[in-house]
Amino acid sequence: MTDDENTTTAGRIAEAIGERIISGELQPDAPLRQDHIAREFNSSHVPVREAFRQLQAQHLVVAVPRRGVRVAPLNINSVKEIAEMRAALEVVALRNAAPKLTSSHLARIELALIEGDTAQTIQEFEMANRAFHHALVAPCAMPRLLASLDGLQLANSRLVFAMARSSGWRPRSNQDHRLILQALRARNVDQACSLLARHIQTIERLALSSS
Amino acid sequence: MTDDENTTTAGRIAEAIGERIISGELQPDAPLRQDHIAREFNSSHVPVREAFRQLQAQHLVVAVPRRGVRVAPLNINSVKEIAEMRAALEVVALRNAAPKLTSSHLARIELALIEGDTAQTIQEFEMANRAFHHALVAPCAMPRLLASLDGLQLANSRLVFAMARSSGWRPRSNQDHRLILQALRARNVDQACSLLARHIQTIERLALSSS
DNA sequence: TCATTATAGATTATCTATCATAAACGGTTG
DNA sequence: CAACCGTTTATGATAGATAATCTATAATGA
Repeated sequence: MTDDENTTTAGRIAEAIGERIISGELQPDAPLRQDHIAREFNSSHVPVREAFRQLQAQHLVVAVPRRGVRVAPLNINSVKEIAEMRAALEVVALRNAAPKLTSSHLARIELALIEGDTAQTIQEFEMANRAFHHALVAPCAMPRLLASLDGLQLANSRLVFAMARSSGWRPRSNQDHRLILQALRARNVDQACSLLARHIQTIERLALSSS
Repeated sequence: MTDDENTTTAGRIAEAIGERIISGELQPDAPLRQDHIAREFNSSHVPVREAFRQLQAQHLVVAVPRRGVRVAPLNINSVKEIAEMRAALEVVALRNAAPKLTSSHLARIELALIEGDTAQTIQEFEMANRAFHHALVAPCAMPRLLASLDGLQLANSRLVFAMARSSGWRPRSNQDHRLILQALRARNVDQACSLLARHIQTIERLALSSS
């Protein structure tokens, strides 16, 4: 999904722990003890510490010196923050990606859309959702922007899973997605951008109202 | 400047190396050997590796497994990318900060403006520039957004120092800053936001035309 | 008595030192 | 050009030291 092979031990550990945090298997504020994790992954504490730094940069854990690392807390304000950041950045990315969109890109976007339609579990739906938004902006070829958006998408997924767990809330956004694809096919970039911004803000509003 | 005391060895190393990269003392693509750095800071290689991960997250170095770490390259495309990201995110931050701006906030913004006027070296000017933009958005109280903007400001400073070094280019933006402060004093948030966005894009255009 | 403080022991993070392994680089030679 | 070899280097393991934190118990004072 992400991209790199993660040939290094620290990278593998960071990915595994990160998935647990996003899925909700690791609860907010849960302490992460480096020696336990090292034992679990048959490694020493050195790669674990490196993995912690990586997760810290993704805002998935918080570290306080001499007191170790905990799963980052989940507060309601971050829903709004992440939505606003995503709305602003995805529009920039889409505006830069749109002129470079080929028919094969459009096909990939539509594929993610269909996968969202046929998704049975919320995990499958969220994976398709990530794939859609990623395919939408990937052609912009702005690596730093794409990395930021990947991080925001992961944080967003974490919030979605947490809300699904606590209140059975389930996002429905494929109709929005379909309209965005339609606007792009019609080469109407302005409309696609405004639909995208509205779409992301709508998700935020739904999430906040259901809490 | 940043905020934390950096009581940990890895944090100190990351900060020191980061400053060298931003100032241009460490050239793009220069290899960073962990054992050399460990000797320099009287530490072992373990904290150095943690510092590398932190710098990697800031996009100041690139790491390829089994081949170590190098100073991140400086390419002309990243000027545009960083400017577009900053313009989009700073506007979001300012819009959220504006309603919370007190007179003491405004005084702090003006202080940074004056420091920019009296700056003698480009280092002083850039420090005042960072202080201005930071003071402008800090009251928004969105930690993730502020962290992103800090990273983008650092990347921007690195570009400024590199261009000052290669072509004697020197940014002049205090007039823009003054107009933004004026609009905020008049409680004209929309105008302040549009001035800010235009300001950041103008810097990008100047930079690209002088290269 | 009850609440607060002090203290001792266990746990844990942080870092050092040394070693082992493997990959990459540089040169030489077939 | 390609195969080989030694050096350098990244990566990780292991053992141990230090210091900070936590916990539980004991002591003190109101």
